[in-house]
Amino acid sequence: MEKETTIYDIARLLNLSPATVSRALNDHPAINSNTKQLISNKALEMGYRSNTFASNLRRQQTKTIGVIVPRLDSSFMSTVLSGMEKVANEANYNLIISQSLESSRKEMANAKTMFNSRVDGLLVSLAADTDNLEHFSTFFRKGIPMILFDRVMPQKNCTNIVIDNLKAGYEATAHLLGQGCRRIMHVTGSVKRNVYADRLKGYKMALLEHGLPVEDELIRLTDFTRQDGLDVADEIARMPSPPDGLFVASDLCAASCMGGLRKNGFSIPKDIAVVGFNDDPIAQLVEPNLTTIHYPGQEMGEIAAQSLINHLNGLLRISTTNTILLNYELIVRESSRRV
Amino acid sequence: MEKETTIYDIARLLNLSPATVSRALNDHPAINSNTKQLISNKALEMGYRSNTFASNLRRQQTKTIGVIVPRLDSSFMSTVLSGMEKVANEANYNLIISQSLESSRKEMANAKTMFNSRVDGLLVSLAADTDNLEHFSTFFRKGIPMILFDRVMPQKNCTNIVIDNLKAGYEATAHLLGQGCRRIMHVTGSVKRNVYADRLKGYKMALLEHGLPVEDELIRLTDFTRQDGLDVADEIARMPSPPDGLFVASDLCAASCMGGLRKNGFSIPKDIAVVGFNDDPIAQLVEPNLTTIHYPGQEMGEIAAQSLINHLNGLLRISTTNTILLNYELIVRESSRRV
DNA sequence: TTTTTGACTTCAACCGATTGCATAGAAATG
DNA sequence: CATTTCTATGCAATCGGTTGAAGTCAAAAA
Repeated sequence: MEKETTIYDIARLLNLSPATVSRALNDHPAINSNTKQLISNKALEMGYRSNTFASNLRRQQTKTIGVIVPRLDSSFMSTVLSGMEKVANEANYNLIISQSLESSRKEMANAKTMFNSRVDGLLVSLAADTDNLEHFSTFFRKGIPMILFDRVMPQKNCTNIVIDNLKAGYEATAHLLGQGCRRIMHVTGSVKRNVYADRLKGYKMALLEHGLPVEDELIRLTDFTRQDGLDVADEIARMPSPPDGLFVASDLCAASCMGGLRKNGFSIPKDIAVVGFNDDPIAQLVEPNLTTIHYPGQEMGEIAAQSLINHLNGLLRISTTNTILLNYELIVRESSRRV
Repeated sequence: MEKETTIYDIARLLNLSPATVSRALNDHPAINSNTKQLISNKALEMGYRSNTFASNLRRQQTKTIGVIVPRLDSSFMSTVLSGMEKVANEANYNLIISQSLESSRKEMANAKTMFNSRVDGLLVSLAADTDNLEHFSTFFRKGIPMILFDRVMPQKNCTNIVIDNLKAGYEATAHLLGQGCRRIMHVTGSVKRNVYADRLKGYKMALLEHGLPVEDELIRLTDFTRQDGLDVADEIARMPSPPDGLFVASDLCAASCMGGLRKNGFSIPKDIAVVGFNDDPIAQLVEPNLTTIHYPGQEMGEIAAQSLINHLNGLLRISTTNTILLNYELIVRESSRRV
């Protein structure tokens, strides 16, 4: 196990001071360019690598961004993370990623860990049952910037990155109405979360606008598990007047529900037209292909990370831009095409 | 923005030396338990948090594990990462995650970044076109432990964590044979990768054992994209004597291929029985449900991380255990059930 | 020739925690 | 009472890079 080269080693060999070496390596303007060349050559030759810890200790920054997400093992989230990783990597930041597993308590623990590892900033998508941001107050007090994405909550000095879920919910529902559906069921998640609450609002708005009643019986709160999808299908099969349209705020659940419906003898989209949400790969793999809202995961990740980094570099004050809205797209496939 | 409390602050307030405070906070046996109590109370009261950088600088360790995976946005990989995150988190390690996007070149760049951020150890699943471990030699030279998982390559002093892909490939094929299939096609990925090469071997072995010929025409090398699946389906449809069994080494691709086959008028499993690999959520969402090999992702992640951490703590020398084999399970569902 | 200026470099004090070695004081032993 | 043995704590160096202030030296200006 060889020992590390330090700027002291380089300095000694070149008869210079460590200070000069440090400045040269950081491309400080006060250093002669010949000296810089000399030093960086030597550094390369000796396999020098900067000690981040010494540097961070002195500079009082960590070059680390904390990410807290509900789950890692979802197609959407891994796309988002993929985008964040790309941007962070390019900007020389590290990502510390942790999952709350949809539990507010775990989210608090994660926040604490992040705080202790002194992240420069935070990117968070909230757990299902989080109903306040109290556990992030330590960050606010210390002036550590935080950006919420997807599962957000209004908060002073804290940018939200989202799509217009209300409008998307509205469009999804309106599309079903446009296909001739007149009795549309909506399967949603925890309405504590903006994403589901807004989609629900959009759903209601579309109904009202078309002069249709909003029936509680047609709104189901679930956890979007596979089983939930099957249960909903069974329920539908038992209903005296089953819906002719189904808007599920998650592709995975929509897919399992379609399976259940088919087992119960429903034909899709003839008997019941289905729309999902997210445009997970699954949407194009199930039969019939699932109509859904395309959600720009990669882009959301990139923008979240980039905004935070810009803020950290003083290029953009987060507090001024308070909400970034990304575009979504309704993608119509066979599961809802009737005309 | 308040300033941080340090052990010096605590020491001053309690009329003790920083050394004592440091030892107390680390539960050093030489410190009187009353003193410890006193100090930890004060630390809590003052909102003290240890400065990892100072500590790491002094201790010469980073408490960081580097993870390089082909892609983040796959269901299997996010399950693996989820397991790693859990274990690392509990052991107070941080994860730096990066993706090679299946490119050997990007993998090299990632390795370099990891090296520069001085990870204590490395968890790697190789890119599709990586054919040697030269780019990790810097780690080997420095004695930084590395564990390969899933996409592995034999290497001295480097534990591999895998399932027995050969046996799994054999079983998948044997299962199809058991269902009466006599002409089985195999769709695989880059045979540079052990996982695909071994499954292919298992496939061949099963055929030979049942006295069936191995026909090149029935072996397809793909990238497992959705389009690849559709292409294979079209090809099958054009074949004069199409296969009656299909073993695809990826669920996603198997699913899209099933869709393509159905469009081409094939009935599954009657005309052609299908087996996938991985037990992605998709397997239970497509119609008919996909027979597949259940791959213990979460467990693989946990074991990989735990082994590395054990090694780092000196609890277990990696070099002694060279391969860890995890159990897989053939899960029979409708896509292949004929009897 | 003397002074000023500017371009580089160096000095030395940090950043905060850790740890081998020394030591004070108390308790035990002779 | 003197000496040894512990226990608990302190001293001071160390990890490696950064940075404000001070110094050097040669060229330019007075």
